[in-house]
Amino acid sequence: MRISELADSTGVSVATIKYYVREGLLSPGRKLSERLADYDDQHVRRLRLLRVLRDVGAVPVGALKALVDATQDRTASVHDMFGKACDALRIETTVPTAGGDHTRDLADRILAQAGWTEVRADAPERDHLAGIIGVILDSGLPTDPEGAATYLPLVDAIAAYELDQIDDTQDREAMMEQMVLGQVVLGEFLLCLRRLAHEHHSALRFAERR
Amino acid sequence: MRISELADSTGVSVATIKYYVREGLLSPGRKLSERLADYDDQHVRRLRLLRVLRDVGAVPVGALKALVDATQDRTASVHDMFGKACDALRIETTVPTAGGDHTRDLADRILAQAGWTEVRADAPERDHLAGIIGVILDSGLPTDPEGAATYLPLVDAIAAYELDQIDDTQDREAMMEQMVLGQVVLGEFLLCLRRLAHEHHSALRFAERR
DNA sequence: CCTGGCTGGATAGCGACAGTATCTAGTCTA
DNA sequence: TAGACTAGATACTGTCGCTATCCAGCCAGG
Repeated sequence: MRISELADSTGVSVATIKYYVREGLLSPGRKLSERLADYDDQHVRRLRLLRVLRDVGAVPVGALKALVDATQDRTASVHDMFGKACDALRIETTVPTAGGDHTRDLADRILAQAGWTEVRADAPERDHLAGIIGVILDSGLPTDPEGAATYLPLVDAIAAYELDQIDDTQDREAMMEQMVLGQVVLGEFLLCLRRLAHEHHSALRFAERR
Repeated sequence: MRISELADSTGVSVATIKYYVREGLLSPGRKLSERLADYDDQHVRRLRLLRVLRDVGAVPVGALKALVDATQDRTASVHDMFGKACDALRIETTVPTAGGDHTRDLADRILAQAGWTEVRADAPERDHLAGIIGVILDSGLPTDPEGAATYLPLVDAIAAYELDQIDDTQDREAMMEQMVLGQVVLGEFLLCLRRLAHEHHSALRFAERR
Protein backbone atom coordinates (compact mmCIF):
# COMPACT_ATOMS: atom_id res chain seq x y z
CA MET A 1 0.00 0.00 0.00
CA ARG A 2 1.36 3.44 -0.85
CA ILE A 3 1.18 6.43 1.40
CA SER A 4 -1.75 8.00 -0.40
CA GLU A 5 -3.79 4.83 0.05
CA LEU A 6 -2.88 4.72 3.74
CA ALA A 7 -4.08 8.32 3.97
CA ASP A 8 -7.34 7.54 2.19
CA SER A 9 -8.16 4.48 4.23
CA THR A 10 -7.61 6.21 7.57
CA GLY A 11 -8.75 9.74 6.80
CA VAL A 12 -5.38 11.09 7.92
CA SER A 13 -3.60 13.44 5.53
CA VAL A 14 -0.33 12.42 3.90
CA ALA A 15 1.40 15.37 5.58
CA THR A 16 0.24 14.21 8.98
CA ILE A 17 1.39 10.65 8.32
CA LYS A 18 4.84 11.96 7.41
CA TYR A 19 4.78 14.02 10.61
CA TYR A 20 3.93 10.95 12.68
CA VAL A 21 6.72 8.97 11.05
CA ARG A 22 9.14 11.83 11.84
CA GLU A 23 7.98 11.80 15.46
CA GLY A 24 8.48 8.06 15.69
CA LEU A 25 4.79 7.25 16.20
CA LEU A 26 4.69 5.19 13.06
CA SER A 27 7.42 3.11 11.49
CA PRO A 28 8.51 4.15 7.98
CA GLY A 29 7.11 1.90 5.32
CA ARG A 30 9.13 -0.99 3.97
CA LYS A 31 11.32 0.61 1.33
CA LEU A 32 10.73 -0.61 -2.18
CA SER A 33 13.01 1.94 -3.75
CA GLU A 34 14.51 5.34 -3.08
CA ARG A 35 11.20 7.12 -3.53
CA LEU A 36 8.66 4.47 -2.70
CA ALA A 37 7.72 2.56 0.41
CA ASP A 38 5.09 0.00 1.24
CA TYR A 39 2.66 0.37 4.12
CA ASP A 40 0.58 -2.51 5.43
CA ASP A 41 -2.37 -3.29 7.69
CA GLN A 42 -0.25 -2.71 10.77
CA HIS A 43 0.18 0.89 9.69
CA VAL A 44 -3.54 1.30 9.17
CA ARG A 45 -4.22 -0.19 12.56
CA ARG A 46 -1.64 1.92 14.35
CA LEU A 47 -2.78 5.07 12.64
CA ARG A 48 -6.40 4.44 13.59
CA LEU A 49 -5.34 3.88 17.18
CA LEU A 50 -3.32 7.09 17.23
CA ARG A 51 -6.24 9.09 15.90
CA VAL A 52 -8.67 7.67 18.47
CA LEU A 53 -6.27 8.48 21.27
CA ARG A 54 -5.86 12.04 20.00
CA ASP A 55 -9.49 12.69 19.04
CA VAL A 56 -11.17 11.11 22.04
CA GLY A 57 -8.52 11.39 24.70
CA ALA A 58 -6.57 14.45 23.51
CA VAL A 59 -3.42 12.48 24.28
CA PRO A 60 -0.40 14.66 23.38
CA VAL A 61 1.91 13.46 20.66
CA GLY A 62 4.77 13.13 23.15
CA ALA A 63 2.72 10.72 25.25
CA LEU A 64 1.89 8.68 22.17
CA LYS A 65 5.61 8.41 21.55
CA ALA A 66 6.17 7.11 25.07
CA LEU A 67 3.44 4.55 24.49
CA VAL A 68 5.04 3.39 21.26
CA ASP A 69 8.44 3.15 22.94
CA ALA A 70 6.97 1.09 25.78
CA THR A 71 5.45 -1.33 23.30
CA GLN A 72 8.71 -1.62 21.40
CA ASP A 73 10.78 -2.62 24.42
CA ARG A 74 10.55 -6.42 24.14
CA THR A 75 12.60 -7.05 27.28
CA ALA A 76 9.95 -5.68 29.64
CA SER A 77 7.16 -7.85 31.01
CA VAL A 78 3.60 -7.19 29.97
CA HIS A 79 3.00 -5.66 33.36
CA ASP A 80 5.97 -3.30 33.03
CA MET A 81 4.64 -2.26 29.66
CA PHE A 82 1.23 -1.53 31.16
CA GLY A 83 2.89 0.43 33.94
CA LYS A 84 4.63 2.62 31.40
CA ALA A 85 1.32 3.09 29.64
CA CYS A 86 -0.24 4.31 32.88
CA ASP A 87 2.63 6.75 33.34
CA ALA A 88 2.36 8.10 29.80
CA LEU A 89 -1.40 8.54 29.93
CA ARG A 90 -1.40 10.61 33.06
CA ILE A 91 -1.75 13.94 31.28
CA GLU A 92 0.81 16.05 33.03
CA THR A 93 -1.35 18.42 34.97
CA THR A 94 0.83 20.57 37.16
CA VAL A 95 -0.43 19.73 40.57
CA PRO A 96 1.53 22.11 42.79
CA THR A 97 2.93 19.75 45.37
CA ALA A 98 1.27 21.29 48.36
CA GLY A 99 1.25 19.49 51.68
CA GLY A 100 4.55 17.71 51.12
CA ASP A 101 5.02 14.52 53.04
CA HIS A 102 1.65 14.61 54.70
CA THR A 103 -0.34 14.18 51.50
CA ARG A 104 2.12 11.57 50.28
CA ASP A 105 1.37 9.69 53.46
CA LEU A 106 -2.37 9.96 52.93
CA ALA A 107 -1.88 8.66 49.41
CA ASP A 108 0.02 5.62 50.68
CA ARG A 109 -2.71 4.97 53.19
CA ILE A 110 -5.36 5.05 50.49
CA LEU A 111 -3.42 2.52 48.43
CA ALA A 112 -3.17 0.27 51.48
CA GLN A 113 -6.84 0.67 52.28
CA ALA A 114 -7.77 -0.25 48.74
CA GLY A 115 -5.51 -3.25 48.90
CA TRP A 116 -3.57 -2.20 45.84
CA THR A 117 -0.37 -3.74 47.08
CA GLU A 118 1.19 -4.33 43.69
CA VAL A 119 1.62 -0.71 42.69
CA ARG A 120 5.30 0.13 42.20
CA ALA A 121 6.74 1.98 45.18
CA ASP A 122 8.17 4.57 42.80
CA ALA A 123 5.17 4.93 40.54
CA PRO A 124 4.85 8.60 39.50
CA GLU A 125 1.13 8.17 39.92
CA ARG A 126 1.60 8.06 43.69
CA ASP A 127 2.95 11.60 43.67
CA HIS A 128 0.17 12.67 41.42
CA LEU A 129 -2.37 11.21 43.83
CA ALA A 130 -0.67 13.01 46.71
CA GLY A 131 -0.87 16.25 44.75
CA ILE A 132 -4.55 15.83 44.05
CA ILE A 133 -5.21 15.05 47.69
CA GLY A 134 -3.40 18.26 48.56
CA VAL A 135 -5.63 20.22 46.21
CA ILE A 136 -8.76 18.58 47.59
CA LEU A 137 -7.70 19.37 51.14
CA ASP A 138 -7.07 23.06 50.64
CA SER A 139 -9.71 23.83 48.07
CA GLY A 140 -12.56 23.80 50.53
CA LEU A 141 -14.16 20.81 48.89
CA PRO A 142 -16.57 19.32 51.41
CA THR A 143 -15.10 15.84 51.67
CA ASP A 144 -15.87 13.73 54.66
CA PRO A 145 -12.92 11.79 56.04
CA GLU A 146 -14.41 8.56 54.81
CA GLY A 147 -14.69 9.87 51.28
CA ALA A 148 -12.02 7.57 49.97
CA ALA A 149 -13.78 4.60 51.45
CA THR A 150 -16.73 5.31 49.20
CA TYR A 151 -14.63 5.50 46.08
CA LEU A 152 -12.19 2.67 46.51
CA PRO A 153 -14.42 -0.38 46.14
CA LEU A 154 -16.20 1.23 43.20
CA VAL A 155 -13.00 2.15 41.41
CA ASP A 156 -11.55 -1.26 42.16
CA ALA A 157 -14.58 -2.92 40.64
CA ILE A 158 -14.32 -0.81 37.50
CA ALA A 159 -10.59 -1.39 37.05
CA ALA A 160 -10.88 -5.10 37.76
CA TYR A 161 -13.68 -5.42 35.22
CA GLU A 162 -11.72 -3.53 32.60
CA LEU A 163 -8.59 -5.59 33.08
CA ASP A 164 -10.65 -8.72 32.98
CA GLN A 165 -11.78 -7.82 29.50
CA ILE A 166 -8.26 -7.95 28.13
CA ASP A 167 -7.73 -10.93 25.92
CA ASP A 168 -4.34 -12.33 26.88
CA THR A 169 -4.11 -14.89 24.12
CA GLN A 170 -3.02 -12.17 21.72
CA ASP A 171 0.40 -10.72 21.10
CA ARG A 172 2.04 -7.98 23.11
CA GLU A 173 1.11 -5.17 20.80
CA ALA A 174 -2.55 -6.12 20.63
CA MET A 175 -2.73 -6.35 24.40
CA MET A 176 -1.10 -2.96 24.74
CA GLU A 177 -3.62 -1.57 22.29
CA GLN A 178 -6.48 -2.92 24.35
CA MET A 179 -5.00 -1.58 27.55
CA VAL A 180 -4.45 1.88 26.16
CA LEU A 181 -7.82 2.07 24.47
CA GLY A 182 -9.39 0.94 27.70
CA GLN A 183 -7.61 3.60 29.69
CA VAL A 184 -8.49 6.39 27.33
CA VAL A 185 -11.79 5.57 25.70
CA LEU A 186 -13.40 3.86 28.66
CA GLY A 187 -12.03 6.62 30.87
CA GLU A 188 -13.86 9.13 28.73
CA PHE A 189 -16.91 6.88 28.78
CA LEU A 190 -16.77 6.81 32.54
CA LEU A 191 -16.50 10.57 32.92
CA CYS A 192 -19.28 11.06 30.43
CA LEU A 193 -21.58 8.73 32.34
CA ARG A 194 -20.63 10.48 35.54
CA ARG A 195 -21.58 13.87 34.16
CA LEU A 196 -24.92 12.47 33.06
CA ALA A 197 -25.45 10.97 36.50
CA HIS A 198 -24.55 14.32 38.06
CA GLU A 199 -27.18 15.99 35.94
CA HIS A 200 -29.80 13.46 36.95
CA HIS A 201 -29.09 13.67 40.64
CA SER A 202 -28.79 17.44 40.52
CA ALA A 203 -32.24 17.56 38.96
CA LEU A 204 -33.70 15.45 41.74
CA ARG A 205 -32.25 17.78 44.31
CA PHE A 206 -32.17 21.23 42.75
CA ALA A 207 -34.66 21.51 39.90
CA GLU A 208 -36.77 24.65 40.16
CA ARG A 209 -34.72 25.93 43.05
CA ARG A 210 -33.30 29.42 42.35
CA MET B 1 -6.51 45.35 47.98
CA ARG B 2 -4.52 46.47 44.97
CA ILE B 3 -3.73 44.28 42.00
CA SER B 4 -0.17 43.50 43.09
CA GLU B 5 -1.43 42.25 46.45
CA LEU B 6 -4.02 40.11 44.69
CA ALA B 7 -1.20 38.73 42.57
CA ASP B 8 0.99 38.02 45.61
CA SER B 9 -1.71 36.31 47.62
CA THR B 10 -2.72 33.96 44.79
CA GLY B 11 0.61 33.40 43.06
CA VAL B 12 -0.86 34.58 39.78
CA SER B 13 1.07 37.26 37.88
CA VAL B 14 -0.40 40.72 37.44
CA ALA B 15 -0.28 40.26 33.68
CA THR B 16 -2.33 37.09 33.94
CA ILE B 17 -4.89 38.76 36.19
CA LYS B 18 -5.32 41.51 33.64
CA TYR B 19 -5.71 38.86 30.97
CA TYR B 20 -8.41 37.09 32.98
CA VAL B 21 -10.26 40.37 33.50
CA ARG B 22 -10.08 41.01 29.77
CA GLU B 23 -11.50 37.56 29.07
CA GLY B 24 -14.33 38.12 31.52
CA LEU B 25 -13.22 35.42 33.96
CA LEU B 26 -12.80 37.94 36.72
CA SER B 27 -14.70 41.17 37.34
CA PRO B 28 -12.65 44.37 37.26
CA GLY B 29 -11.90 45.75 40.69
CA ARG B 30 -14.08 48.44 42.21
CA LYS B 31 -12.72 51.66 40.78
CA LEU B 32 -11.23 54.03 43.32
CA SER B 33 -9.84 56.43 40.74
CA GLU B 34 -8.81 56.45 37.12
CA ARG B 35 -5.66 54.46 37.82
CA LEU B 36 -6.53 52.48 40.91
CA ALA B 37 -9.05 49.78 41.69
CA ASP B 38 -9.85 47.71 44.74
CA TYR B 39 -9.97 43.91 44.76
CA ASP B 40 -11.48 41.88 47.58
CA ASP B 41 -11.68 38.33 48.93
CA GLN B 42 -14.11 37.36 46.22
CA HIS B 43 -11.39 38.03 43.69
CA VAL B 44 -8.88 35.95 45.62
CA ARG B 45 -11.37 33.12 45.86
CA ARG B 46 -12.32 33.23 42.22
CA LEU B 47 -8.71 33.41 41.11
CA ARG B 48 -7.75 30.40 43.23
CA LEU B 49 -10.65 28.46 41.73
CA LEU B 50 -9.64 29.38 38.21
CA ARG B 51 -6.08 28.25 38.81
CA VAL B 52 -7.13 24.91 40.25
CA LEU B 53 -9.40 24.29 37.30
CA ARG B 54 -6.59 25.09 34.89
CA ASP B 55 -3.74 23.38 36.73
CA VAL B 56 -5.53 20.21 37.74
CA GLY B 57 -8.21 19.92 35.10
CA ALA B 58 -6.58 21.75 32.17
CA VAL B 59 -9.93 23.43 31.62
CA PRO B 60 -9.59 25.78 28.63
CA VAL B 61 -10.09 29.48 29.27
CA GLY B 62 -13.18 29.52 27.04
CA ALA B 63 -14.82 26.87 29.21
CA LEU B 64 -14.02 28.87 32.32
CA LYS B 65 -15.80 31.80 30.70
CA ALA B 66 -18.87 29.65 30.08
CA LEU B 67 -18.80 28.59 33.71
CA VAL B 68 -18.63 32.20 34.89
CA ASP B 69 -21.49 33.16 32.60
CA ALA B 70 -23.61 30.29 33.89
CA THR B 71 -23.05 31.43 37.46
CA GLN B 72 -23.92 35.01 36.57
CA ASP B 73 -27.32 34.18 35.09
CA ARG B 74 -29.52 34.66 38.14
CA THR B 75 -32.72 33.69 36.33
CA ALA B 76 -31.71 30.06 35.91
CA SER B 77 -32.42 27.45 38.58
CA VAL B 78 -29.55 25.84 40.42
CA HIS B 79 -30.08 22.73 38.36
CA ASP B 80 -29.94 24.67 35.09
CA MET B 81 -26.72 26.21 36.28
CA PHE B 82 -25.26 22.81 37.05
CA GLY B 83 -26.41 21.58 33.66
CA LYS B 84 -24.48 24.38 31.99
CA ALA B 85 -21.45 23.51 34.10
CA CYS B 86 -21.62 19.92 32.85
CA ASP B 87 -21.79 21.18 29.27
CA ALA B 88 -18.84 23.52 29.71
CA LEU B 89 -16.65 20.92 31.39
CA ARG B 90 -16.99 18.34 28.70
CA ILE B 91 -13.67 19.09 27.05
CA GLU B 92 -14.62 19.22 23.41
CA THR B 93 -13.00 16.10 22.07
CA THR B 94 -13.96 15.65 18.50
CA VAL B 95 -15.70 12.35 18.57
CA PRO B 96 -16.42 11.71 14.90
CA THR B 97 -20.11 10.93 14.93
CA ALA B 98 -19.86 7.44 13.58
CA GLY B 99 -22.79 5.10 13.75
CA GLY B 100 -25.42 7.84 13.51
CA ASP B 101 -28.84 7.02 14.93
CA HIS B 102 -27.87 3.60 16.10
CA THR B 103 -25.36 4.78 18.69
CA ARG B 104 -27.69 7.58 19.75
CA ASP B 105 -30.26 4.89 20.39
CA LEU B 106 -27.81 2.84 22.44
CA ALA B 107 -26.99 5.95 24.44
CA ASP B 108 -30.67 6.55 25.20
CA ARG B 109 -31.03 2.95 26.26
CA ILE B 110 -28.11 3.26 28.67
CA LEU B 111 -29.64 6.34 30.26
CA ALA B 112 -32.92 4.45 30.67
CA GLN B 113 -31.17 1.42 32.09
CA ALA B 114 -29.35 3.59 34.61
CA GLY B 115 -32.59 5.23 35.57
CA TRP B 116 -31.25 8.69 34.82
CA THR B 117 -34.61 10.01 33.74
CA GLU B 118 -33.95 13.63 34.57
CA VAL B 119 -31.25 14.27 31.98
CA ARG B 120 -32.39 16.94 29.50
CA ALA B 121 -33.57 15.43 26.24
CA ASP B 122 -31.33 17.88 24.37
CA ALA B 123 -28.26 17.59 26.60
CA PRO B 124 -25.13 17.79 24.41
CA GLU B 125 -23.69 15.09 26.61
CA ARG B 126 -26.09 12.58 25.06
CA ASP B 127 -24.48 13.09 21.67
CA HIS B 128 -21.07 12.86 23.23
CA LEU B 129 -22.02 9.55 24.82
CA ALA B 130 -23.32 8.31 21.49
CA GLY B 131 -20.03 9.30 19.88
CA ILE B 132 -17.99 7.46 22.47
CA ILE B 133 -20.15 4.38 22.09
CA GLY B 134 -19.47 4.59 18.36
CA VAL B 135 -15.75 4.68 18.99
CA ILE B 136 -15.94 1.77 21.41
CA LEU B 137 -17.92 -0.29 18.94
CA ASP B 138 -15.57 0.11 16.01
CA SER B 139 -12.28 0.22 17.82
CA GLY B 140 -12.17 -3.47 18.50
CA LEU B 141 -12.36 -3.03 22.24
CA PRO B 142 -13.44 -6.32 23.73
CA THR B 143 -16.63 -5.16 25.40
CA ASP B 144 -19.21 -7.68 26.31
CA PRO B 145 -22.78 -6.59 25.66
CA GLU B 146 -23.43 -6.29 29.37
CA GLY B 147 -20.50 -3.93 29.84
CA ALA B 148 -22.68 -0.95 30.60
CA ALA B 149 -24.52 -2.91 33.26
CA THR B 150 -21.27 -3.22 35.16
CA TYR B 151 -20.54 0.49 35.03
CA LEU B 152 -23.90 2.05 35.65
CA PRO B 153 -24.51 1.21 39.32
CA LEU B 154 -20.92 2.11 40.15
CA VAL B 155 -21.01 5.42 38.36
CA ASP B 156 -24.41 6.17 39.83
CA ALA B 157 -23.07 5.53 43.31
CA ILE B 158 -20.11 7.83 42.74
CA ALA B 159 -22.19 10.65 41.30
CA ALA B 160 -24.85 10.34 43.99
CA TYR B 161 -22.20 10.47 46.68
CA GLU B 162 -20.57 13.51 45.15
CA LEU B 163 -23.81 15.41 44.82
CA ASP B 164 -24.71 14.48 48.31
CA GLN B 165 -21.62 16.26 49.54
CA ILE B 166 -22.81 19.61 48.20
CA ASP B 167 -23.84 21.92 50.97
CA ASP B 168 -27.05 23.56 49.79
CA THR B 169 -27.33 26.07 52.58
CA GLN B 170 -24.80 28.30 50.83
CA ASP B 171 -25.33 30.80 48.08
CA ARG B 172 -25.49 30.08 44.39
CA GLU B 173 -21.91 30.90 43.66
CA ALA B 174 -20.51 28.76 46.46
CA MET B 175 -22.63 25.83 45.34
CA MET B 176 -21.45 26.27 41.78
CA GLU B 177 -17.89 26.32 43.01
CA GLN B 178 -18.38 23.06 44.85
CA MET B 179 -20.05 21.47 41.85
CA VAL B 180 -17.32 22.50 39.47
CA LEU B 181 -14.49 21.55 41.80
CA GLY B 182 -16.18 18.21 42.32
CA GLN B 183 -16.48 17.61 38.61
CA VAL B 184 -12.90 18.51 37.86
CA VAL B 185 -10.80 17.65 40.90
CA LEU B 186 -12.69 14.56 41.96
CA GLY B 187 -12.84 13.52 38.32
CA GLU B 188 -9.06 13.66 38.24
CA PHE B 189 -8.94 11.86 41.58
CA LEU B 190 -11.13 9.14 40.17
CA LEU B 191 -9.04 8.62 37.07
CA CYS B 192 -5.89 8.62 39.15
CA LEU B 193 -7.25 5.93 41.45
CA ARG B 194 -8.38 3.97 38.43
CA ARG B 195 -4.90 4.03 36.92
CA LEU B 196 -3.46 2.82 40.20
CA ALA B 197 -6.04 0.05 40.35
CA HIS B 198 -5.20 -0.89 36.77
CA GLU B 199 -1.58 -1.18 37.73
CA HIS B 200 -2.40 -3.39 40.69
CA HIS B 201 -4.67 -5.73 38.78
CA SER B 202 -2.31 -5.84 35.83
CA ALA B 203 0.44 -6.94 38.22
CA LEU B 204 -1.69 -9.75 39.56
CA ARG B 205 -2.34 -10.95 36.08
CA PHE B 206 0.69 -10.13 34.01
CA ALA B 207 3.75 -9.68 36.20
CA GLU B 208 6.76 -11.57 34.88
CA ARG B 209 4.91 -12.58 31.76
CA ARG B 210 6.79 -11.51 28.62
C1' DC C 1 6.54 69.76 45.59
C1' DC C 2 8.64 66.41 43.05
C1' DT C 3 10.13 61.85 41.85
C1' DG C 4 9.86 57.05 41.43
C1' DG C 5 7.01 53.24 41.62
C1' DC C 6 2.58 51.40 40.85
C1' DT C 7 -1.89 51.31 38.22
C1' DG C 8 -5.61 50.41 34.34
C1' DG C 9 -6.04 49.74 29.67
C1' DA C 10 -4.46 48.73 25.09
C1' DT C 11 -1.65 46.31 22.03
C1' DA C 12 2.03 43.44 20.58
C1' DG C 13 4.95 39.47 21.20
C1' DC C 14 6.29 34.71 22.64
C1' DG C 15 6.77 29.67 23.10
C1' DA C 16 4.67 25.33 22.82
C1' DC C 17 1.93 22.33 20.12
C1' DA C 18 0.04 19.91 16.20
C1' DG C 19 -0.02 19.97 12.21
C1' DT C 20 0.40 21.91 6.92
C1' DA C 21 2.81 23.41 2.92
C1' DT C 22 6.59 23.72 -0.08
C1' DC C 23 10.66 22.12 -2.27
C1' DT C 24 13.85 18.80 -4.22
C1' DA C 25 15.09 15.13 -6.66
C1' DG C 26 13.97 10.93 -7.99
C1' DT C 27 10.56 7.08 -9.72
C1' DC C 28 6.48 4.86 -11.51
C1' DT C 29 3.06 4.00 -14.86
C1' DA C 30 -0.16 4.91 -18.37
C1' DT D 1 8.05 10.06 -22.10
C1' DA D 2 5.00 13.17 -19.57
C1' DG D 3 2.44 13.67 -15.59
C1' DA D 4 1.40 12.01 -11.15
C1' DC D 5 3.36 10.32 -7.17
C1' DT D 6 7.00 9.67 -3.49
C1' DA D 7 10.59 10.22 0.64
C1' DG D 8 12.71 13.38 3.15
C1' DA D 9 13.99 17.97 4.60
C1' DT D 10 12.68 22.38 5.91
C1' DA D 11 9.71 26.17 6.59
C1' DC D 12 5.41 27.94 7.56
C1' DT D 13 0.59 28.39 9.94
C1' DG D 14 -2.96 28.90 13.49
C1' DT D 15 -4.42 28.42 18.14
C1' DC D 16 -3.77 28.81 23.02
C1' DG D 17 -2.42 30.84 27.20
C1' DC D 18 -0.06 33.77 28.70
C1' DT D 19 3.96 37.90 28.93
C1' DA D 20 5.95 42.16 27.89
C1' DT D 21 5.79 46.78 26.58
C1' DC D 22 3.83 51.18 26.30
C1' DC D 23 1.05 55.08 27.72
C1' DA D 24 -0.72 58.14 30.75
C1' DG D 25 -2.10 59.12 35.23
C1' DC D 26 -2.21 58.80 40.23
C1' DC D 27 -0.21 58.36 44.96
C1' DA D 28 3.01 58.11 48.70
C1' DG D 29 7.51 59.16 50.75
C1' DG D 30 11.22 62.22 51.30
